[in-house]
Amino acid sequence: MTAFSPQAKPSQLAQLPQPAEAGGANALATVLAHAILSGHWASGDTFPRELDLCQHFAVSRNRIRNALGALSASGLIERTAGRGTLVRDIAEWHLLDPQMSEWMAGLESPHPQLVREVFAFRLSAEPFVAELAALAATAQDLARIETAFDGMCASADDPTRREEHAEHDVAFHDAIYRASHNLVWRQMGLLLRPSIVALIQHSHHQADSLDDSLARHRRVLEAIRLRQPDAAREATEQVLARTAADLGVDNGDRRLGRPAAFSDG
Amino acid sequence: MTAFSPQAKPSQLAQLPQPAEAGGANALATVLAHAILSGHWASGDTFPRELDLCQHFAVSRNRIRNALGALSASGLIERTAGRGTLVRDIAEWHLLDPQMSEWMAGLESPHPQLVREVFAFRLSAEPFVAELAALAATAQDLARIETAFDGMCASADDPTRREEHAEHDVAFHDAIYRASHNLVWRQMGLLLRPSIVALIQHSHHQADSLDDSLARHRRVLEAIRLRQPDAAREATEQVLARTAADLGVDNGDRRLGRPAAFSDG
DNA sequence: ATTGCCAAAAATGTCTGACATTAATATATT
DNA sequence: AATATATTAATGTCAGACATTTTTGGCAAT
Repeated sequence: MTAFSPQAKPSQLAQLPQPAEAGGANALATVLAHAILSGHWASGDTFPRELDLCQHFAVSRNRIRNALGALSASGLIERTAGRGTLVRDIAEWHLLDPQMSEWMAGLESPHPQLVREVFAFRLSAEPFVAELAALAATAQDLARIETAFDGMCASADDPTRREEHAEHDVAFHDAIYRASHNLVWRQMGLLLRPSIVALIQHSHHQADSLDDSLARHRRVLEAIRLRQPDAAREATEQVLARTAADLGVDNGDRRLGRPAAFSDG
Repeated sequence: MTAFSPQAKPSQLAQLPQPAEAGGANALATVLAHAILSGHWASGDTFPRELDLCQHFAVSRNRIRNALGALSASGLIERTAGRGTLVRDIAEWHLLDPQMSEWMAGLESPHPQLVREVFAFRLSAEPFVAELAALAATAQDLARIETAFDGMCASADDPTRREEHAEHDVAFHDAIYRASHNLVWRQMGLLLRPSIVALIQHSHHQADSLDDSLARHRRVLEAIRLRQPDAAREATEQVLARTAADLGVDNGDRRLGRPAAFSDG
């Protein structure tokens, strides 16, 4: 597990794709983050040196350092002068950093453990958040939830509008986190984008499955409108149960199944 | 609320203290973050320009840009070429970023709304996490919790060891988040450091108060050991109720009191 | 042979100065 | 007066040198 290959294999660097032309805010960081999130480096491996990255991407050291700084801020890597750059263990990653959510959502084949962990979290937390929302939602919150729901309905029939449907789905759940009227819970709403996107990519919705999903979402909306916390919790559990089924996650226990063993310092 | 003073007043810059000599990883960023967290700038205000900061701190533009990059990554500011640097609204801050927790914990007089929000979150979430811990805790987790508890007991009598006591207190609750065996919940354990530190600084523990607090913590520990989720939840509610009392937060509702109005786009 | 010290190498961190790019503003032109 | 254009002011990027830290290797002393 320790330094059998102290230097990163150059092949790993060569495999990195060039960032897209019109890549967002920091396309370089996105490419590097995706590589780490996909598991191209094991925890403890040394990351390529700045100068090698400069050469590979044909950019200045400055931009490389910016990108590496972003990775470092999200806990993906650890840099120390003189030693180099190490890839950190998944347990050290800042999963709650919005930047991380963005990177995860843009990933074609997300880290399987990560999807499980995030979904396990939703499974345990979101029914509770729905309770809070039912207690605290204002008319404005309700309007937001309803708008998202209408969007889901409108884009449900057309199979070519799956991405749009996913966006409304994210907006629906995010609006619920937001309706909890607590800044911390609200931040957590950003977490669910990756898990919903993964759902869309993996499961091919059948028509009846979609109808059922919409019906369950509607029940959540109604419960929150009527200020019925218990009903909101139960309805949310139903929504997540269907999502779990679609994702192929076995929902053993009522909420958080006994966790699979994972690296634990 | 808009650009009445489009340029930041120079006085605000002049008030910034010089970073400590042996300041941690990025002392500059810490100074600037503390200034924002303390509310020296309203949301939407323009932050000092890079060159002014260079002059004030007598460092190169490079380091200033590094510090500003850190603030930007945490959502405290927003930078756009040509326009300048704007201070973002508190609702945009990445409260779950570990970096933010560190900054908040180091703050002498933390943002009052922030303390309330974080504590409201704990009040709603932590009993639930204790349930999860009771279901999933391993022997190792239990050892960690117990070690922290012993440390709290050992440093309870001596009023000169308040900081040490606070550290064990943080470790106790963090160990519980960790025992949930979910990476997301575990990350959230980092959130409580600021709220506990604030508690230590504000409330002057009396002896009987401390004994009572320890007894409540012990009940949590025992419930988790015996795998009694309901008891763990109740015991944690008791711990937090005492903390709420010590902090002077009114714990109106059972968990999340109806929130005070706050800026909500 | 093991230990201790010292010098070289290798990596990241910092400084400096110039230029590029973007956004707002002022100025000219129709 | 409205539009187009130049100016300005800010952040973003490049390039090269130097500083600092960590590791590594060699050499000497025990």
